[in-house]
Formats: sequence, C-alpha cells, structure tokens
Amino acid sequence: MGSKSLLKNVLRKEGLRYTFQRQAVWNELESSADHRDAEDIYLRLRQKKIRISRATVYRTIDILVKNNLVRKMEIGDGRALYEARIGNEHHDHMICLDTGTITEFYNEDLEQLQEKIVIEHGYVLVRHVHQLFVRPLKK
Amino acid sequence: MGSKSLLKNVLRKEGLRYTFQRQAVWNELESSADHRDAEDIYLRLRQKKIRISRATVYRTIDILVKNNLVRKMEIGDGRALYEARIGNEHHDHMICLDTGTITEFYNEDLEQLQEKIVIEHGYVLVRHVHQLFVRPLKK
DNA sequence: TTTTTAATGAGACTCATTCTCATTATATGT
DNA sequence: ACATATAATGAGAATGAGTCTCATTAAAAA
Repeated sequence: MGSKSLLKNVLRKEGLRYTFQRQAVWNELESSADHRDAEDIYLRLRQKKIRISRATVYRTIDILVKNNLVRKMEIGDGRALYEARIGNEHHDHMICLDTGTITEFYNEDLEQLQEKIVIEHGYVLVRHVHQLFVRPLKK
Repeated sequence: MGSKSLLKNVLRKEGLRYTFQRQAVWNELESSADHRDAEDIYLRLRQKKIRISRATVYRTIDILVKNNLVRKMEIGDGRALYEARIGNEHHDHMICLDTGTITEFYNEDLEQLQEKIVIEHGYVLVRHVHQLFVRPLKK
C-alpha cells in the first residue's frame, strides 16, 4: 500500500503511466532484500503468471534506478544486480570470493573520507562504487 | 628489456609459451599509462602491422591480469579498461560524469580503513573496487 | 465512451567477450 | 640442428546482457 503509492508518486512525478507490469517489477524487488539480476526478476514474474517481457523489466528497472527506488551494482561478470532501497540506508558490499556471499557494510568515516578526497580534487561526489573482494579469515 | 624478461618470467611460471603476440600486447599496455580497452589495443596493434587477433588480445590480457602485470577496471558501460601496473602503485579512480576524465587517487587512511572493516567481518581483503563518480565543483 | 498517446511484447539487433577448431609455431628431446 | 609433441593462434561463429523497433494494447484525458 505505502509502496504502491510510492511507485505511483514516482511515475506521476516523471509523467509516466502506472501499469501493472511496473507495479509487478517493483513488488518483486521490494519484497526481498536480495541482490537480484534482471533475468531472475523476469523469470520469477513469468513463473507467477504475470504477463511481462524482458524489455519491460529492463525499462522499469531503469526508471526505478533513476528515481532511487532501486540500487544497481555491477558485479564484474557482465551482469548487474539490483536491490530495493526501501528501509535500506546506504551501504557498500563485501563479496566473498570463496562462497559468493554478499555482506553489506557501512562506515561513516569511510563516507566522509571519500567526500573529502573528491573535494580536494575540485569535484563533488555524485555516487560511488565500493566493493571489497574478500576471503574467509582462517586461523 | 627488463619488461621483456618480466613477461617471460610470468609465462614461465605459468607454464605458458613466449610468443610475439603476447609480447606485443604487453608492450602496448606497458608503453602508455592510459586506461585502454581491448578493442583499442587490438586496433593499435593491427595498425602497427602486428599480426594478432582479438581472441589473442583478450586471452593475453587475462594472463596479464591474473599475474598482476595489468589491472582491470569495469567502467559500467559494458567495457573493461586496462592499465599496466608497472611503476604504478595502487590507486583508485575518480570518474567525472561531465567529461569522462579519469583521475587516479590514493589515500592511505582509506586503504587501512578498508582492511579494518573487512577483518571485523571475519575476512581478509583480496582486492577492491573503489570508484568515485563526480562532477566539477562549481563556485 | 471515445480519443490520444504512452506502454508493452516479441523478437531483431548490438556489442563486448568467449568459444571452436583447423592451422601454425614454440620448445623439448634426440 | 631437426623432428615431434602440443600449446597458441586466427577467423569467425556463438554467447549473453541489454537495447531497439514497431505493430498492438491499454492508460487516462476529454
């Protein structure tokens, strides 16, 4: 409900129409905290008997990303993963090379340091990508 | 010369043969400090009348990346850019959204903070991706 | 309701990268 | 040196994520 009007507001603000396909994509992303790729969302919706095409999934995700409802992360294997931003403050990712496990982290000092570095170079920070590729610490 | 034996050593260590195509790719990357993509390297080599195929360029780059002679960075538009690591300490990148200018930066505090965060989560840091997307600071 | 115009779907297309496999070249053993 | 075994290469086909086209469908304005 709240999320329904959230999407509606975004679409209205952008002068776009509210369709059940757009709602379905948003529901799908919003209903799990996972990092999912476009194909995965497409297949799950089809599985749920929702009539939608790949093109619409991609087009809708673009709208959601542009309006900060969804965050995009490129994992380096050619795919992009998406996660809803709902009740989900900013964080970065730690990716385990052994298991593929993705751990979210947030560190205020890190955030401030980035801002500082950028300003020293005469820029303002718009967004950043910060991924730590790790392995389990063995004793 | 020094870089010739550098490559030879890497290939020997990996049990791979030394070929002029592999040398050519390494020369190309090593001779400029730029961030280049595979197609760019391929075209430049062909232009220099060196007989090589795209497949070999990609295959060679993989070897160089795996052996830390070259660093790979994904810029988010589907391509990957490469830069030689020679005489080139670790650094991260600041990418200007207005001009596409890539500025390298390095900050020791940042590096240490990353290590600390990772260890707190029970991991060791293997590598990281840190890109700051920025815009010029207007007065 | 009717009308206008945006959104959708199916599949063609793009573009970076990877794969295949017949041919070529390296390096090892003699 | 020379033959031989086998790794590397090249040409182009294949892949795969994502984008585009355009005829059809459906919002929502009137």
